[in-house]
Amino acid sequence: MAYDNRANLVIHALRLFASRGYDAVSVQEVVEAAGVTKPTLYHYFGSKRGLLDALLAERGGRLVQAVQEAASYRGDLPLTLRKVTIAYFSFAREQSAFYRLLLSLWLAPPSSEGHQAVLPLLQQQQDLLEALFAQAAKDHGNMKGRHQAYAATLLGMINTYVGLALNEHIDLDDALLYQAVHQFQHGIYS
Amino acid sequence: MAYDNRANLVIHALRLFASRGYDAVSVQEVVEAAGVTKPTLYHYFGSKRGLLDALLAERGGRLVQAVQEAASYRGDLPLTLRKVTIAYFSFAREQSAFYRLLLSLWLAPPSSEGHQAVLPLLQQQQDLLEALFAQAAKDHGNMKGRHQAYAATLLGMINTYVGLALNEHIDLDDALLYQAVHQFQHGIYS
DNA sequence: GTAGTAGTATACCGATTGGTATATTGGTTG
DNA sequence: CAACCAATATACCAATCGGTATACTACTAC
Repeated sequence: MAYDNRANLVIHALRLFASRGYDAVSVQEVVEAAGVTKPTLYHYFGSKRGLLDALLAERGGRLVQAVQEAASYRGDLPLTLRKVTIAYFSFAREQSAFYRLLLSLWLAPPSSEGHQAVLPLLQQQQDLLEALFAQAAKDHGNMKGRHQAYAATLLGMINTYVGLALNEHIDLDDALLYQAVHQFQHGIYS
Repeated sequence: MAYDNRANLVIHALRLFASRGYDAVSVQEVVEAAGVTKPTLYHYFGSKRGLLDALLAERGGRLVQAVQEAASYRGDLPLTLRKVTIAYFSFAREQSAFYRLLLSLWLAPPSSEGHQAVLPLLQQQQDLLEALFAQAAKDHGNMKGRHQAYAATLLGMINTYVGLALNEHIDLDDALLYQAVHQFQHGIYS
């Protein structure tokens, strides 16, 4: 298959959604960018929303996998937090357009279609991080019963830094990585 | 004036934009919610974008004013940071719908209409906070030349916590306020 | 009183929206 | 070869989009 129309649609949809927003991009634009016609898109995805869902599931799956690998707790929480943050930062660097889309959907109005679509992906990340903190709480008694807040806060902090980096306010370098993890732990242990 | 159609339009536009997103809400919906017809809206605001601009200028002006009052530096940086953060938190609590809209536009794709519209308001906040850190740098030599990054990071941290609070992951209480300011300073001074 | 103006409604505009009915193609399977 | 099916295009749909031309009303200024 020299041309994979389905994959092409996803690629161009991602580019367009990330640069102008899901609502502002029309189905027509997507199919024109991908060099196909509408019935092709509706054959694969069923609807505009279906296209977004498929996009988030495919690309988001890679993110979840990377986080899952990084988040396996083996008794060293600072190390694990560093690995998780590294996973996010490097994913955001490699898939900056996708991460931009994720951020825009993350803070989109809760009853917007875009936010609804991203909810499952958010929940997966939240679950992974909650499990990490629940495990770690066995070794750090004072963390008990705060998994949810810790997970949300860590994800929030990471997303903030990635957002700032995407808008070129800061650089996702090692110094920032150190500062971020350090800062987060400082909030936890105290 | 028993009925102020202009003010009513702003109120209902804010509610709708904040709950479903600027792009997803039609002009027709706004005028129906406000109980008027389209020419009335176009009389006051000229365009859908003009309505958003006016909304952001009016409500955003109050935020900027509150931040400006809180951000006057008089030699005590921790105190000023606490006051600024308090200003944001209480504004977000009082105007939660508006702040929700702000956040969605903040991380919206850079070339989306919504993000363009919110840029001036973001710049005003950035300028205020940069000025604060520039002043403070006179007393804290090691802060020199990082105003921009400090301002962006502080705003990012505040917005993260407000975002988490709006999605009911955490509470914008005094404990969080203390932790947030403490955490941010820990990142600065080290 | 009359001229002007801000505010508002009715009725309309062309363009675009997300989505589809129908037909054709080309490969796979029996 | 025949039947089937996934994949694709042409051409179309009603509905909605942001925006406006026109006219009427009510108030203000002179």
